[in-house]
Amino acid sequence: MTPRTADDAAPATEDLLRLEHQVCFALHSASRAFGGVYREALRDLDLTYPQYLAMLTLWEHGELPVKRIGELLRLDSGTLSPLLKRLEAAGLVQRTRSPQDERSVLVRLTAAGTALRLPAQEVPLRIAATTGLDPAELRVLHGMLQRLTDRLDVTGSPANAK
Amino acid sequence: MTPRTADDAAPATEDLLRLEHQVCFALHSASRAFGGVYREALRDLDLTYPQYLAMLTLWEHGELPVKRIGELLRLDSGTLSPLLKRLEAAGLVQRTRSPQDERSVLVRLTAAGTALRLPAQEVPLRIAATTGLDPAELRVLHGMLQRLTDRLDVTGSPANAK
DNA sequence: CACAATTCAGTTGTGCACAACTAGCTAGTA
DNA sequence: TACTAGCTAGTTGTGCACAACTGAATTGTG
Repeated sequence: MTPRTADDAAPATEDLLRLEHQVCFALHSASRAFGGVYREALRDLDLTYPQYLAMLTLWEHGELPVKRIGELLRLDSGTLSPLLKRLEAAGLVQRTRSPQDERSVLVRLTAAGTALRLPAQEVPLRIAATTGLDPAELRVLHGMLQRLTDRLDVTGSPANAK
Repeated sequence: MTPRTADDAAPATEDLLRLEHQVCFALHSASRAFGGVYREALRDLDLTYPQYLAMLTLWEHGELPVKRIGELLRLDSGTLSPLLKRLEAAGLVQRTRSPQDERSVLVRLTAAGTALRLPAQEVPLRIAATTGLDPAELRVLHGMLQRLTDRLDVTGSPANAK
């Protein structure tokens, strides 16, 4: 390691390694920074960003089993169970065991949860207002991140050999 | 919502809003996916990714006050204090109050902490091996994320008016 | 000098993320 | 039928992130 030779190829490798670590750090930072912006925008709704994501999936799909929400958000029950219990405690959702399959718990919106959709539509407007990002660049970024994530959690968890 | 009018401008706005939220989610997912890859790569070193970041700053800069580490990693004392205490408990760093300014706590590497740098140099190699990402794309991604973060935490926390 | 404002690290409380595990249910099989 | 294997949600424990606060040390100002 630390090849101080007169060669040129080796330092290029070192730069690549530094770059990987910088990208991961940048990702980490950007994610937290975005979290801060959403925290602000969601304050009135009394939702955290992950709770908002769960509400979005329910607003879009209607009643869903916990399993499916987990697939859509890439979260496991260890994260979702308490999160959904908090949403239930806030009166936004209702959880009932499925009659067809008692293992499954169906989550559906209450009236209050459904009603929250209207004020929630202001959230992306606020985000757009405080960030003012370039749509074209966002599109590129989105594509890169999706490809990155796909590659990372395929290679990262080889237990998915089915 | 869902403007089914024959107009074109309104749907474009709606697409932008959807895009913002998708980018944020993609960021969130990518960050967690990268976290999983690092978790694997750091298992042998008994470090979490944030602990690894703290060690990187110390390997690079030597002795640092907690304040400076927080600036470099964009973390506050509420996160850093327990993290550094865990690194101290693991015997990797030593914390001492600065004689010049008793408010400040200086963090420096122990022999074990310094020695860990050698095996840690394998970490980026492993990351590179499991991800196999395109350097050019990484460079673009890095630039976009940095600009994004800069814009987000300027606008997100206006308390930095100095 | 005195005293008010600021700085720095730490603590507390809440919530997310994830690993490891438990408990109940379902389905497939001997 | 009984038994096993796998699925689903939930629980426990650890660690990060952040807001709000505390307490000690320092700095600035009258």
